Amino acid sequence: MSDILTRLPSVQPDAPVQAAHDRVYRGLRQQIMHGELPPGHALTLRGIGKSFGVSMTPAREAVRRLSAEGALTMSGSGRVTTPELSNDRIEELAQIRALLEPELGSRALRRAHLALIDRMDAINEANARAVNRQDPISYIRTNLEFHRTLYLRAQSPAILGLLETVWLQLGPTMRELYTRLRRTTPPPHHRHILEALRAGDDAALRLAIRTDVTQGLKHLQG
Amino acid sequence: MSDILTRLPSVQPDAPVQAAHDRVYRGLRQQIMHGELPPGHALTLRGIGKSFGVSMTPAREAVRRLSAEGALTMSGSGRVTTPELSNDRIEELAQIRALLEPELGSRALRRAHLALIDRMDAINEANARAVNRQDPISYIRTNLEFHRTLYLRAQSPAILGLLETVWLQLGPTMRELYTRLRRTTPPPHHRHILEALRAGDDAALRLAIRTDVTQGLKHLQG
DNA sequence: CATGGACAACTGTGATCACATTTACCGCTC
DNA sequence: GAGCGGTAAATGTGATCACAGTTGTCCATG
Repeated sequence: MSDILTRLPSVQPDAPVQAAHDRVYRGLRQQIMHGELPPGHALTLRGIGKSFGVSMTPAREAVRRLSAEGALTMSGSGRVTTPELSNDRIEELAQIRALLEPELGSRALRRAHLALIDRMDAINEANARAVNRQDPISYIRTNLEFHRTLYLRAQSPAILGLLETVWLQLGPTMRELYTRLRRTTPPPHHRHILEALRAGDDAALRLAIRTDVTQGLKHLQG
Repeated sequence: MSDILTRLPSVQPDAPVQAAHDRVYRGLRQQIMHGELPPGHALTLRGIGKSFGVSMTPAREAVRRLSAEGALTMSGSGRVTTPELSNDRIEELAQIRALLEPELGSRALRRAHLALIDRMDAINEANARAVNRQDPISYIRTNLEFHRTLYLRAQSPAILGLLETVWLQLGPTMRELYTRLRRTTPPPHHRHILEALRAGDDAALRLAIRTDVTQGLKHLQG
């Protein structure tokens, strides 16, 4: 069972023996997904190894795994950087989110209960505070947590896993966006999502999620 | 034997020397996606290395990359096998295909021309011959090639890349299916796809693709 | 014949090293 | 000051090795 969970690092009930390459993988993955690294940021195997206290070998495996997921880009000579996405690619990734996330939301709706909605509400408030604080990293983290909290209820690990690789690819770009244009208002459609959840309205939920996703990423293009 | 070949990579100036780990990755990936390996098939790093004429290091990187894409499963002790999918996971992967593939088809439709449709027709006939020959591997290969030929025209590498990881995960399972129940008729909806393409009918194309995908995978559950 | 345990072979992990290539830096020339 | 060349540092790659954990086998015991 833990073999499947390795693809969903957000869920780890048991922590038997964290292999070195797995520690490195998780650490880098979080940095990238939460937007702690700008696009085009260069990484080196020896540097990664040093910062995690391991040799090149586990660093290489973590990098290989992350680049397989699109979280890192490898140049022809093997140099590794965070991805700099073209407009076309951003549009594609937004389209994937727009296809997968309403489906996950719909699946979660049938299993959603009040405690879940309350938890999402709390995360959403933390998200609003991050906006006021002008803190891009906290903003991205709480925003993703808001969505993931809902989608976990869908009990669809394969779809969620695929979606998380999309989030990964967008991490550095989202950081750039949210540091460039300093937002002053929290994402407006989160409220619609919560309302649709409370009302148990499937169609409204799908629309709210889709709008939230596409609206948030529309500003990325330029 | 291979020592001499690997020691003279610069003799071929035009051909970019593909790294050893990449050769291994491509080789294994094709075996898995085309259904040459049954579900649960065990692989070892030393065995992979030996069969590709390299050491454990490139084999490990290729395996790491493939398991990151879901093409291989790693047990807690690091043992690596081809995945044995549960019914729930098959249903999820089918759903992902049903969401992504009609979108790719629709995007390709605007760019499709007659030569493309003729090529797909030829591939489809090869597919029918594979059915008559009772050749599961050729069947899977031509079936994927039929779809990929269309989707390549969508000019959407991110979506297609994600879709290919889904195909990868289904490879061994599809092999099992098509060897168990020996089909005698080619996939009926390929004809509908071709007709919709010729007519330029977007809605019909989306429906035909979605039906083809879900029909093909419906038999997998059991 | 079934069961259990000890031993040997096997397997993944991570460190280290040599090597080829790429990148960066510094000084020189025009 | 800008462009350029050459050397040194940095970097990825792949092989090899020691080690620990796992798996499989085979024989003794009941």
